[in-house]
Amino acid sequence: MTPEAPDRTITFLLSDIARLVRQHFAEGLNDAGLGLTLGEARTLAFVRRLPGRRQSVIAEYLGVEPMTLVGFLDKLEKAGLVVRETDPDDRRAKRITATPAAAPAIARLDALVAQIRDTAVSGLSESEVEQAVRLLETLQENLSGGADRAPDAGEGDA
Amino acid sequence: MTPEAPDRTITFLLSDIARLVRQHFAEGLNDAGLGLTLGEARTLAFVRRLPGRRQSVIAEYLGVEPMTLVGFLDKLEKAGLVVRETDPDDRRAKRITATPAAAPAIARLDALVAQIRDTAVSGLSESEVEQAVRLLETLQENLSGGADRAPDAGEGDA
DNA sequence: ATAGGTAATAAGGCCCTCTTACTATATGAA
DNA sequence: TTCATATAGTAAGAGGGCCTTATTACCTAT
Repeated sequence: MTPEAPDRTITFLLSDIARLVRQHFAEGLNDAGLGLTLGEARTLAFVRRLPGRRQSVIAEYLGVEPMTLVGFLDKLEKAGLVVRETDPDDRRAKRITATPAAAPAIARLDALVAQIRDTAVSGLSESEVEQAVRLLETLQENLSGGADRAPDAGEGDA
Repeated sequence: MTPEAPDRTITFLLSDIARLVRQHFAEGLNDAGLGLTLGEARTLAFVRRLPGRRQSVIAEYLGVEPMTLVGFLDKLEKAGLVVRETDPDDRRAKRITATPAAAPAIARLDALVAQIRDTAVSGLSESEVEQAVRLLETLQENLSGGADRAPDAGEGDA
């Protein structure tokens, strides 16, 4: 469509795509009537998979500051989708769990995530998709490692 | 082997990476003392490549609403990096050009973009990088193509 | 108990992006 | 010419994602 194609560097490409993903997400979450935002959805997705984690752990995993997570959890908790429970071993800490009431939301969320993925990778073969995921994981590791945070080891690639 | 690895779907992966890119960018732009944000940088990069375009064209290319672009251009213009010139053929329209004064900023910007890319793709071979770009372009097209927004076919609750 | 660290949080701020008006200007009738 | 309508850019306002800097509770070791 564009006879002229400025700057298709991977750098800008990535932020372009991100904007698109966010747009699809916002729209989908809206349609689904979940009342969730992307950040909240990501949080819920994590909690569902790894229940009972501390906020600091979740924040680190999500790659955001603890304070950023607080807002997401406030919203999720208010919506009755997760609970914060004081860790008996450390009263400062709270362990986060998804409530049973979150199940439908999670299901819709999964569907939405899958739908967006399907849209994104349409036309690609299974193996291409896998390769894409692998590449993206590499990019992610490269960008997160070294500078900001380096959560768990992963593997030693430098 | 990471016993715990929540949701590595391509969907979340993309937004993860986006955040990382933005962080690197913000940091780099800061270090460079450019006083530019990512959005402004993307705008400048476009203008440099395709000078004299109308705002509507730039906005469409960047995938943002015209109003979003206005803010970026305001900032760039105030910084003396671009100028808005009324199109003699259509006094409503304005054509955007980078000023000579923008050259150093652009050079630094290029360097930063390249640096982020190098960080992101470190450990990948040339061909892998090329493939990554191709894959990302496909994702981008899939996500933007068909509908910049939702098709909303028939629904129209508006 | 006391200093120092840590988990979550309150407050405040920047950036990205959109929607909804509104102002000029352009264009095609009437 | 004059009017209706469409288009280019913009002002105003809002929601979301993130962050930094304190604060408050609580843990730990001295």
